[in-house]
Amino acid sequence: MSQEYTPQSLEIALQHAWAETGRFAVKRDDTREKFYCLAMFPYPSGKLHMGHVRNYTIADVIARYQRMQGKNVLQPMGWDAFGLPAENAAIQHQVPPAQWTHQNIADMRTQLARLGFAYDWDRELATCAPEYYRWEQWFFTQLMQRGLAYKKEADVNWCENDQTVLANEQVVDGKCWRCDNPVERKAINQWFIKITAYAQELLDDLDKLTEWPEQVRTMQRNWIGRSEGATIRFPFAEDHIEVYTTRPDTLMGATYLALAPQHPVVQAAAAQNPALAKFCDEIGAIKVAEADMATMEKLGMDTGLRAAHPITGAAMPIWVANFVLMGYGSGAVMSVPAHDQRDWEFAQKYSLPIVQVVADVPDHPSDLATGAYLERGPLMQSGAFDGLDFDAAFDAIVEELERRQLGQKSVNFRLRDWGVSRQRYWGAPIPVINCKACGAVPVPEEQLPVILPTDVAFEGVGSPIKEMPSFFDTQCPQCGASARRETDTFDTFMESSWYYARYASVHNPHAMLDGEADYWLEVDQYVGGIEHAILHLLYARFFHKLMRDAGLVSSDEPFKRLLTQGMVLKDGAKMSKSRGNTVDPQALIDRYGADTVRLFSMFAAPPEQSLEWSDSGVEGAHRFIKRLWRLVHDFGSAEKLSLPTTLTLEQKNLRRKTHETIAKVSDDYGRRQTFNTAVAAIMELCNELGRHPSENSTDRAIISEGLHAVLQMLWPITPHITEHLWQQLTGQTFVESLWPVVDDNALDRDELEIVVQVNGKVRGKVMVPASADNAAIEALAMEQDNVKRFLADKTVRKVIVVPQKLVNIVAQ
RNA sequence: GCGGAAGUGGCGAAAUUGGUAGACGCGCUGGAUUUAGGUUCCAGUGUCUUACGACGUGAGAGUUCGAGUCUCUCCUUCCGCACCA
Repeated sequence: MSQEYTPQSLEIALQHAWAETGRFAVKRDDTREKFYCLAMFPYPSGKLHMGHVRNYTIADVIARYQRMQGKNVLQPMGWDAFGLPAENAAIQHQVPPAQWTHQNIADMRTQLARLGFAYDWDRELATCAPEYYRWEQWFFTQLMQRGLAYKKEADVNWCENDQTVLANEQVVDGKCWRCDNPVERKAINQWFIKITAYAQELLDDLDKLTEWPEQVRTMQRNWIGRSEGATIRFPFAEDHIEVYTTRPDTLMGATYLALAPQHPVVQAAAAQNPALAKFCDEIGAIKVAEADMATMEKLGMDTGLRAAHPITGAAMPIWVANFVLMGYGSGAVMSVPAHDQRDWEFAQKYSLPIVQVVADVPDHPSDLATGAYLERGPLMQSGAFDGLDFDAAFDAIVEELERRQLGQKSVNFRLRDWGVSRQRYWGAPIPVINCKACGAVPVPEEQLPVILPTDVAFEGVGSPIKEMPSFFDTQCPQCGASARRETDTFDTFMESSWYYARYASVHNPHAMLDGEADYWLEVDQYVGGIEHAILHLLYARFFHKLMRDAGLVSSDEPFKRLLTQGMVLKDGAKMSKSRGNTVDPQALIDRYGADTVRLFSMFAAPPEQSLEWSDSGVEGAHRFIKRLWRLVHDFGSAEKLSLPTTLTLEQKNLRRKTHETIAKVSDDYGRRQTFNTAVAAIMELCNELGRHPSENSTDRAIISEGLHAVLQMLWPITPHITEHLWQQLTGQTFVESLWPVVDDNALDRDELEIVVQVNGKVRGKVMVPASADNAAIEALAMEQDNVKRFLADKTVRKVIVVPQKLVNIVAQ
């Protein structure tokens, strides 16, 4: 028997054994409950960092814990393999993106394997593989046919010098990252998916996600941004200008209209008015950080045009204003300066009339000299609507507008349709053929996948497939005329929006998903960073509903329970290459072994909180593991577990500790997901097991019981050493589907320690028989010397007894 | 500006339902083992106080027999959104 703890050889041997026996490969099994545990798959940057280690350890602990509950647990792993870094690397190192990516995947797979995660590697997928993205392309053509994908012009960042589109992160201080040329906005045709058609359902279903952090749900709610109001049409020339407002009750106080510079009415006017055109260009060109936009000075210009008030018919000046957003509502607002702060500032600046139409409410006087009056109150100066309160005024005015066919109630969302076109190379080609006669035609199923050429010369300026006739020259599938293939690729969020489902049917070459997906979904536990709270998690929820409506899955939501893990910090700042405060997990594994690294990352902080890196903390985790090693080795092998009916007090206490710990750790793993406190409790138990004398067979039986439980409870966190020690202790191979069971009899106590307080301050402790009633406990408490001392010159007014816990004597 | 979360020893943290604040670990102090360093083991470790004891969970109030926990006001930090009509 080896006495030396050598994590390297021990761990690698076990990992090989797991791989060879396919220990963690799973298939459908209707006799057991299924559990699908998933961590957000990584971008294959080439090197594992501590954030990955933490993320994947948390998920692995949950997966292994569920295996010990006897469930059929799926835990897959894959690669979010498309994206910009591969293009950057291609330029820097003169290596094609595909090659660079595949090398990184190979490297990271090795690193993950060395951490001993219980993955079903048979289901590994990479999103850059044609077998994967062909289904994404196929699904997109389905969306086109269902009218859920459409094309429209949208702005991109354009570098005139490089003649290329830039991703947001390639724009540095408004300039191109490569040539420092100022970046322009340029409108080009791009593909959109109608997420807005699902806005209401995406909002409503957040209420079903009771096992998601409230913070994430709130963020999504705000992002979707539902508001209720009215659409109002202001007659203008032969037509109308449409506005959206949440305050139709203030309609009679509207004194002018404000339009976005991109609004068609403004654009038409600017064509005839050079001064207006110049002004629009100026305010359109200012591109500042969005945070500064809110505080930016309000600028505007009178277009000279006039619309009519929908009720009074009064002439309404039409202004162009820099704070009106073309992308929200209709790009035009009715301005009510008395009751909207922005309109008030604008009216002040340009001397536009301010008309109060909401009367003051008690305790909230208006002061239109200093700002707008935002309260909801009874109307004034509103003709027939005077005196109506907010709700009545809202309804009456909307009704009047409906009668005149100039408006109606409406709901607006902040959420916009999802632009999925990227003018980049390293992504899934958008499966569309543009024909002069037939327009945008989806690539027929039998021609899929549209394969991204990977043997490309990459010069870094623009996407190589845009210069590759062999890729884009093709025939129209409808009319057969020569046509041009779309050369844009999909946003990489497309791939990550459905990968969780594909793991279930990963080997099926004939369908995107099959019955296996419905067996495994929904994901029971999803683990990932909070930085994905909005985009990835919202897109995946949306995609799931799209797949449901295509009959591919039957559930409404993809992720049942969500755990968002905190960042890994060092010296109080997030670990990052640019800060130079990273810690290389591989170096730690080489020095201490994977179990130590896993144990530290679970012990140092609860999973949702940020984790402060500590070298000495890692040492501490390693010390504990070595102590455990010695504890088991010093004990030797287990005797038969037969306990006599009577135990000494110490023996009873130790047994109770074992079973209390099992109960606590079960709760910590399963319900609370506070793995740090689970580890603390196991450490306490180990301390007591180590202190307990082992003088006779009863002692040994009790210690043995405790050691068995410790190894089983630690297995999810430190699977290697525990499997190894289990063999030492029992002579058997580790049985993973047996979580230790609490013996309620072991929890019984003959005596309880009760805290005695006088006026809320602890003055003593008293041992009482477990059967003692409140009166008996009170009497025992009163007899305490220290209690007597504090009651000497006082009269007892009241005694409060909290069963099992404390007595508080209130005295004066 | 709006929304959310958090503030506890020298440090990471614990206290789950309003009931002994500081479990567990790190660090530190003293001791044992060791030629020495390291390792390992034992004891101690919130502050003040000789002691009895008093004080102590960002600040201040409140509710309660009893508050880290509940309520109100304020301060600080972090996160998200940001002219959304």
